[in-house]
Amino acid sequence: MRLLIIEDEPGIARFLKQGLEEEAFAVDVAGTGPAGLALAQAQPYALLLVDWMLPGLSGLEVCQQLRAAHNRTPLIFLTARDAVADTIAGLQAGANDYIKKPFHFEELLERIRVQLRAPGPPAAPERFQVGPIVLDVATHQVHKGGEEIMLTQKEFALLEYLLRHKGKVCRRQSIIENVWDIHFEYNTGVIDVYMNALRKKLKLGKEDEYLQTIRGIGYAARD
Amino acid sequence: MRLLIIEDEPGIARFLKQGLEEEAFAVDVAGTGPAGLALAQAQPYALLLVDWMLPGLSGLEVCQQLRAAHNRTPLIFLTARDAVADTIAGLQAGANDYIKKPFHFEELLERIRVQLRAPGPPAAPERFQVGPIVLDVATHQVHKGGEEIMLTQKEFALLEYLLRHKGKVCRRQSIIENVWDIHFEYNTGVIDVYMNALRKKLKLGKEDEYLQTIRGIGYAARD
DNA sequence: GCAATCGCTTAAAATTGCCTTAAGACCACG
DNA sequence: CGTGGTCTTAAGGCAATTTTAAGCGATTGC
Repeated sequence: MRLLIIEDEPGIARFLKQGLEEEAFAVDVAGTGPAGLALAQAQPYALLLVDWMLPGLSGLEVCQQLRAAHNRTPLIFLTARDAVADTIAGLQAGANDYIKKPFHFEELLERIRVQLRAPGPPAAPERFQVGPIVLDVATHQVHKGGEEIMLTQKEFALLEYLLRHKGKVCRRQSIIENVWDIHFEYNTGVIDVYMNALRKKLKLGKEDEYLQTIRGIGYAARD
Repeated sequence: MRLLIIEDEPGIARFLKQGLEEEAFAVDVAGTGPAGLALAQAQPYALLLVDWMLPGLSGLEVCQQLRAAHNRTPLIFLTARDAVADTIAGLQAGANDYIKKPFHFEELLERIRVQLRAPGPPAAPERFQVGPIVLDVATHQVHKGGEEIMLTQKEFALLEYLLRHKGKVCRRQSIIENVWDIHFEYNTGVIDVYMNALRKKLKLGKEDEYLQTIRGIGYAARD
């Protein structure tokens, strides 16, 4: 899921980007209206987060131009508290929702999810499972059987990635890019170290095949 | 007591929010039907105030969907229509009461109080516990064993937040937003200082695991 | 069967993030 | 206007996490 944030305040943009990436979104950021518009038209996004006040083009204008070009990407406005009256104009221009700053991050997430699942299938619970292993994204917990397993951030991220692609083979390259955010060259053995840690903590013996090694390719989570 | 207002007119929403907050309610506001529905399903509210006319989903549809999902939260409609037929439909859909706009704020308050004390939950005492630690929201007291522990406002709020989510991992982000009401960026060390104060006052040694640190994520209250 | 490659395991270095303390800012109260 | 308490900021020390590195065992291809 790729999102685009059009927001000129670097602090807020960074905050949003980081938070959303932790929720497994791929996030691009544009700092001005024209830059954002160009990006939004250049490639397909699942959703746009647009600040109301922007240098170059206002958020409203960005929205209008997109809709005029028959771009129907869901769009949520981020608007300052006292500008709420304006947002009616925004909704008329084809925005799907708006949220007042300051807002709770969870509320934003909730609204994003609403937009993303409206056209598609209903509510995906953020919970993954393979065999006796259950991973809960919201509370950042992992259980095997009834027992809770304490994992570090990276361990959790790696397991989450494998479980999100259960049944599929994850190539080392993809894992490094998505879990470690390393996009060029990979010659380290980090993945191996972490797979080892995961298997140890989850007490997976050689006969357990929930986390399989695909030699020469990568790894796969399988029931 | 947390209420949710689903109302698209910003002026009315602000008016209600402010008035109710002065009455010591915690108030969330959603501006559209879908956003409100999502919020209402995402967390438990003591009561919902729902406008009849909403963008996205009508108040009636929100109500129907909630009840269909076995959500029994008391719900009061705010309706501008004097057409009695509509409100009957609302009550049949599972609403608990309705009030016609314009209304006197005192009247609304009175109806809210009726709903909150009358039916379903007979005054559930707001009380949370982890191990030997008991927190009473109503009297603002905390005990460990039989001994009363004096906490400051923020200490209490932090402990309350953790206990309300007992068993779950609370991210620093969520804590900062919900306890401190700080949005965008949380690079302060306030949480650490307060966790330290809490543990000290509650005399939790290293071996006590009621308030655990989840490194890189946040904290969790656990039995 | 042998060499080469790949993955597993362990240990230690580098880094990050939390704990703790102290001091200043702020506020309510006398 | 001072006092006491609460809240926030900042910094050093320390411990857990993350990364790097290297030796060993297993698997593959010839």
